[in-house]
Amino acid sequence: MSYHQLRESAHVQSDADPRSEPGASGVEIGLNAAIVAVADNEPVVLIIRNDADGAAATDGLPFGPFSPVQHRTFEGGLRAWVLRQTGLELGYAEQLYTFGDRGRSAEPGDVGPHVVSIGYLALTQAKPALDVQHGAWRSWYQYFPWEDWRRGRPDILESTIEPRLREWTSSQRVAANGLPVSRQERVRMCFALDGAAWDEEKVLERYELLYEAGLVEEAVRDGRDAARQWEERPRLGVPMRFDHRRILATAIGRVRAKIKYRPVIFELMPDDFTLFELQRTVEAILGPHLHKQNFRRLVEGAGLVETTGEVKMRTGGRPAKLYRFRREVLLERPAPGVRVKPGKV
Amino acid sequence: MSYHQLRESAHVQSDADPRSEPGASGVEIGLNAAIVAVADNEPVVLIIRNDADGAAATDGLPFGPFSPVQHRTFEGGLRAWVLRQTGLELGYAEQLYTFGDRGRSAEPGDVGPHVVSIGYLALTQAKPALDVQHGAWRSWYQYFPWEDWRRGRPDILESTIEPRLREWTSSQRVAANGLPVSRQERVRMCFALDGAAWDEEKVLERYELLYEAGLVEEAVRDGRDAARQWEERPRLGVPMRFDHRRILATAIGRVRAKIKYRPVIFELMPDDFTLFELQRTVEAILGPHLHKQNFRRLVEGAGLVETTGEVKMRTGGRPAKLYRFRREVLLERPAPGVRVKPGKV
DNA sequence: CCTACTAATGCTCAAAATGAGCATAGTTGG
DNA sequence: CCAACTATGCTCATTTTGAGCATTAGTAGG
Repeated sequence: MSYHQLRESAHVQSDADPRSEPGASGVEIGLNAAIVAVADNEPVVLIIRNDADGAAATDGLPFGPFSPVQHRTFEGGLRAWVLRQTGLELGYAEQLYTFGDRGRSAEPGDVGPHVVSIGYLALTQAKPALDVQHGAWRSWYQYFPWEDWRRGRPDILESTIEPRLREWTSSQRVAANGLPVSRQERVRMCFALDGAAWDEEKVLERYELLYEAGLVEEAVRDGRDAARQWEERPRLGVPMRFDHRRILATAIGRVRAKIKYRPVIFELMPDDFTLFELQRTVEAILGPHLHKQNFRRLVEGAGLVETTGEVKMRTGGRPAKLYRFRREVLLERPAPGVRVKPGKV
Repeated sequence: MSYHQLRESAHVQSDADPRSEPGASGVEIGLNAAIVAVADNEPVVLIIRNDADGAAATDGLPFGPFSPVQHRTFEGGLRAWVLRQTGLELGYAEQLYTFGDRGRSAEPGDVGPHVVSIGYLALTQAKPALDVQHGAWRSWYQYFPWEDWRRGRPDILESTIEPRLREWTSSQRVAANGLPVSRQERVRMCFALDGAAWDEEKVLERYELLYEAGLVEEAVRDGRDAARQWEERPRLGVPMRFDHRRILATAIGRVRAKIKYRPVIFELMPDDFTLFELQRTVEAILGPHLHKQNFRRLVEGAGLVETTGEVKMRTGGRPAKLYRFRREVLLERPAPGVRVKPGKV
């Protein structure tokens, strides 16, 4: 008995045959990859520039269709076309989220086939030369400048984002008892206003808030914000095609969360590295500066690394010991990761 | 310009038009829900029994097709058909994972339409009476008896699972240098052999290991293990339809992880509760016993709850204060949760 | 060669969080 | 009224953090 037949016999499941509902079938599956690396202490993501169009050039993530006939698994399909398109052999890859909201196409009333996109996160070492035609590594902070706290609180928050958001929140009626959380509270939490703490993992929540407030270009493009008419609309970060910036936001949030409880940071490192290089990489991902001595204590104490015996000269000071990732740690501890908290320099 | 047209113009993306590959289109999307509650200190999940077939009755999760025409979002579609099928208004729901492996249909060589299923986790309060025809709340430990550590290490581990797994690992060549992690190491980690610590979040990993080892009925059914012929094949947990047990395993792992950093446990509680009832609920989810006084200190100290002023009598001892969830905590702390570690009773 | 400078590395210390257990307080059932 | 039983309060040793001082070993410039 096939899946199909089984489904029919399970009449409890659904009071309408899916195939009789228009559009229930015929959905296309697209795979999107946020391929992340760290180059020169800058977190970068592989971007495909769609400049075949000329004027309408926009940045986007690599994507490809999923063909269930050719590939048994999503991940298999993903690896195959990423290799074909970019020459990159993906190491670590994990599924992020499946995006299916109507409106993905940016065209209201679009009647084309519905596309469901499955976002993936891949981590790799930075390969400077890439044999992809229109692709390039670009810092992810180009798309999310407000997420870069490595040189302290980004100016864009105070200069642009906060005033605009306060304006947006104040346009909501005050006594919103029915709502679970008011605009004001959401803004306060996400953007750490009024003394609240900045949570570097809430990347997606912040992006979606800016989208709702009509402060990112995608919101205007998608027609969410057609009513408003601010003369000088600030351009908050570089926009991306479709909902790729949302996928990237999900990816950043996921990496930031994950390095704290899984040793995925080493996917981004060369085989040998100094502890300070490791720290710089973690900081590139997370944002804030870490306390150097404590970082070292943490990483060594958790048994994540071992010395190679070599040292790296020309550090600008005393030579630094080289370390390598201890893969065995995966067998020793249930959840090894870089459990860091921001500290003084 | 529609998504479709854009995709064509982005010829970099794909060197083959997806529509020319057979099967690239026409995929069906199914939504699966693991709807979880806690009733009488037992974690339960809403099960649909497919007994229209008669003999081939099997437990399954509620599922329904996703129609992009009727519903704008997956979650909207999910809530709609869950309400129709079960009369249940879902509160908390989150996407788990999208499963698309071929072989879902359990029929090798099946040429029916490919089905991609998006798993969801929903948390709700236990509602004893449910107006669903063939549905029922069943303890999730029926499907995963080895996950129930509330009365110490489950016997089934020592009596059945460990010997079978050791047999399975020993059938692998020893010097497996090429492999990232050997069978033996994976088994040791997942099932806490030889003194390794039990990680209650690795529910999915354990299930998949048992599947690979051919120790769960689904593996036999799917033809993964056709070669083997053990006379007395142990039945490890109650099997489920399709890959629903995998989805449920994902759900359990997710809840177990999530209650530690988000206050989702309160989705499972009535409005007012005693701290010990809260503790029992956490224990039902996580497995091991917690230290009562420290649990209380943790929950109160984190500001997760506040007293209602009422007390609950007839506890069998001193009356217990009633508490309620402090929703404001969401606005105060970035990641409030029940950060528990197992302790003595 | 000597000195200044820069990082890497080693070590200390107070504060906070954690794990465990003892002690006391109210009810319920005889 | 006593015994049993659970709720709740509190203490204490141990670990884990957060922060900073001190020392070491190179490089660059005279």
